[in-house]
Amino acid sequence: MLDLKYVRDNLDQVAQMLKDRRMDMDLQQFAALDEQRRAILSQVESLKHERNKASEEISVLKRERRDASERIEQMRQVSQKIKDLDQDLSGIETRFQEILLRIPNVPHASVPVGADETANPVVRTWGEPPRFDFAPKPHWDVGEGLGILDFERAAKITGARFALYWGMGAALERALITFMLDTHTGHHGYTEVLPPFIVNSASMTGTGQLPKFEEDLFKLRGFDYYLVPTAEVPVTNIHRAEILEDQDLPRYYTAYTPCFRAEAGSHGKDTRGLIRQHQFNKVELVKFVKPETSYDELESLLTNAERILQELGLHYRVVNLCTGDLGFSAAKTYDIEVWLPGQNTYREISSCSNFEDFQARRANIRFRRTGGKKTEFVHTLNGSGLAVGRTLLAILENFQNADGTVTIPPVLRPYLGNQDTIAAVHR
RNA sequence: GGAGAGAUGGCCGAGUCGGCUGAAGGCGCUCGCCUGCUAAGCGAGUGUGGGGUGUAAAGCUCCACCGAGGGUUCGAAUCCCUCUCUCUCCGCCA
Repeated sequence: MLDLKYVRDNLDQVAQMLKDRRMDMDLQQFAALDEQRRAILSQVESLKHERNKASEEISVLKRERRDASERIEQMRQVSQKIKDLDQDLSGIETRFQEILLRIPNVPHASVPVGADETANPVVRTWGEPPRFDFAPKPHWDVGEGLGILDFERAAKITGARFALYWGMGAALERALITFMLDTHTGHHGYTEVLPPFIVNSASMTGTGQLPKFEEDLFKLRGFDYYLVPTAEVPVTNIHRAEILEDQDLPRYYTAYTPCFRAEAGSHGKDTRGLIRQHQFNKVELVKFVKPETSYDELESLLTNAERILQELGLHYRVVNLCTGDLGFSAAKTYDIEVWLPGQNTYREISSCSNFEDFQARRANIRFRRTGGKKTEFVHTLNGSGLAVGRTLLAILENFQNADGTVTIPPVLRPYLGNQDTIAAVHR
């Protein structure tokens, strides 16, 4: 959520921002409601002031055993008026908040203006694509050939866009989760947390999934509960409605969770393989920092995520998302895209964002500087470190051998009984 | 799932028959005084959000907030209803 005063005083800039993001919103209604809201507010507040004073008078009259019925009768009317105005106000307030909650974040100055992902500049590239003396297969062929990925049975158990992992497939997924968490806690200073995988609507609103993106979520029938679409939601909301102390910042958290996404509007896209699932595993990095450090913190968060790919030996590039591709809550986002030789393309494997105070304002996460009187909103950041399923498929595609086996990256071998290869097993 | 108890400021804790209670008292914290050091002592201060005023900060002023929402009333932390959460006992259970 943007600062109300900022929007009020910079309507033109906000309108331009919406244009840059290729969004269309009616800000006139916002301005009108804002004006109405303040007009009624000052009216109702002066009436309440009157009521408070009369209340004191009445109490004095009563104590002195004098007649207060005339004053009470007057106040009966004032009270009714207050009630009516309060009702008007809450109606306006609701509509006003609804609009404010649907205005996206303002992109940082370093974010290029552009229409879509084709306008995302490449920031850097790491490593080289592997060379093959045979035609590399897509991971679904590799995985099914090895008997470690089973999409048919997953469809039977649940439906489309779910996966069943067997044997070394399941073990590799688990090894990746542990390796990622160990790296972030052991080398990057993050504290591991294991949050609930189900959250309420207040948490979803805090990080920006609600109210705008309800159709992307799985909601539990009969509850105000949703399955988490990313660990960002429960982990960022750890500090919702809290005031942190200066020395509490920065805070770095890492969490493994499964992620559940309805993938509304993506029918026909990435229907094969592990790329786009309703359920996938992810290790997330979340930071709470002071405003003046948040862009440095974004760079280091990105570096932390990149290290996983570097240690695994996977070639990737980093892109800076342009205004048309930037997420709703983000001020700036870097995507890390891993090379997939089986599909001859780069695919997103991590998204690292600085939300500045956008989420903090929604979730009311503040801090107080030492000796300071005023509270300020923290800046929140998060990034995948990494998407586990996509990492697994990248390994299958990049380290496949001509005989159909897959070589296990050395850093993962200690987690897999020091095995160096995944060989085929009949299922 | 059944029965009961509770939710007040950073913490503990009081609020009688609804009426100067934003909220006693204590602890903590901040500043000042005192003091070989430490401790103790003395004095003052110590919530959040919003509106108005102010170039801004400060200040001044008004409104709201005693788990959340609604109701009764001239007036609610105090009465009523609904919900949420916490605790105790019983049952069930990974």
